[in-house]
Amino acid sequence: MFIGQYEHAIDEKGRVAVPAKFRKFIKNEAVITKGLDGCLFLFTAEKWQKMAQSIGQLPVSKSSARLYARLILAGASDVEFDKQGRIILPTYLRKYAGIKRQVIITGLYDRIEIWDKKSWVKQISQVEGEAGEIAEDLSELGI
Amino acid sequence: MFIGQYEHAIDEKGRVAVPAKFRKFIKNEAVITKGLDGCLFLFTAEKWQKMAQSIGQLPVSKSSARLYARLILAGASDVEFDKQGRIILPTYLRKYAGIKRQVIITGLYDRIEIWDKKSWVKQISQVEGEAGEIAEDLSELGI
DNA sequence: TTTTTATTCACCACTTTTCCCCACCTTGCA
DNA sequence: TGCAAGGTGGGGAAAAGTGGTGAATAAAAA
Repeated sequence: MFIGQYEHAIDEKGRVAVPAKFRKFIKNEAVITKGLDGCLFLFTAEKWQKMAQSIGQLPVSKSSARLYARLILAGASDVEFDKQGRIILPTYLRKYAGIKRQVIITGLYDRIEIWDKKSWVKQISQVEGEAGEIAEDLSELGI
Repeated sequence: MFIGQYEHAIDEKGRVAVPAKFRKFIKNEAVITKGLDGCLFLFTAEKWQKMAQSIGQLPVSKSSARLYARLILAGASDVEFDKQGRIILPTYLRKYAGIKRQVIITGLYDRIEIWDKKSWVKQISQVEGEAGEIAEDLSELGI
């Protein structure tokens, strides 16, 4: 599915090109929403369907479930692609992710994450330092 | 499977030839990603499939799972071979591994490692010096 | 209700990058 | 010494990404 990372520019109208390799797996319908760690999540329509359902079924009594639902569900917006394969990022989402001009678009198997370049660099440089420990952790999972 | 060591050159377009002996085991699809100790890992599509799936299925709600996914999945790129048996190394991976011009390509049974020549030399000379201690360490693993 | 202004959307055009193909060079082997 | 296979380099066509213009729609003001 979605793997790899791409750097694209966003224009004044809030348009970003989704990498062609990702577009192949999306049939013209997708949903974008607030993500975790300061990025945006982009899902295919099918995946979104499942997610929304399972989030909706979380117990209302649990406060963390309510918060999570508000973040993901209330922050969502469905997007369409123009002829050039671009989507428009709503202003409130750009603000949420602190997106200025250069964005990093990454594939994480069944979701796409959209980052402001600075946040991404910060995030990934932190992780790369711990790569060894992460690998050892992973070996416990039988990978 | 993959064994042996080869030295190849990378051109301005980021292309490297994969040794013919390795290519025999890969049916035109492979995945390259960030490795450990500053090298890159190249896996066959089948091997990768298993790894990616188990990472992709980790819960999104767990922060360490998100970090793993970003390192491994977003750091990956699927590669195809051109008629000459070359693959293109994405810029971000070249940067990660500090790859300049001469690269060392080594086979490690079920994965291939790609090193910048300097890093390789450094790595190997270190290993040779500490071979005894490393062997001691390994004995704990029952080897 | 009409006019003006602003915003959105579809389309077009340019630039850059990627991909594909061909040709050459080197090495190893017959 | 000739041939074949593997590796390296480059040029041209196609695709991907970026920026902009104008029409259509909606909103605001007169």
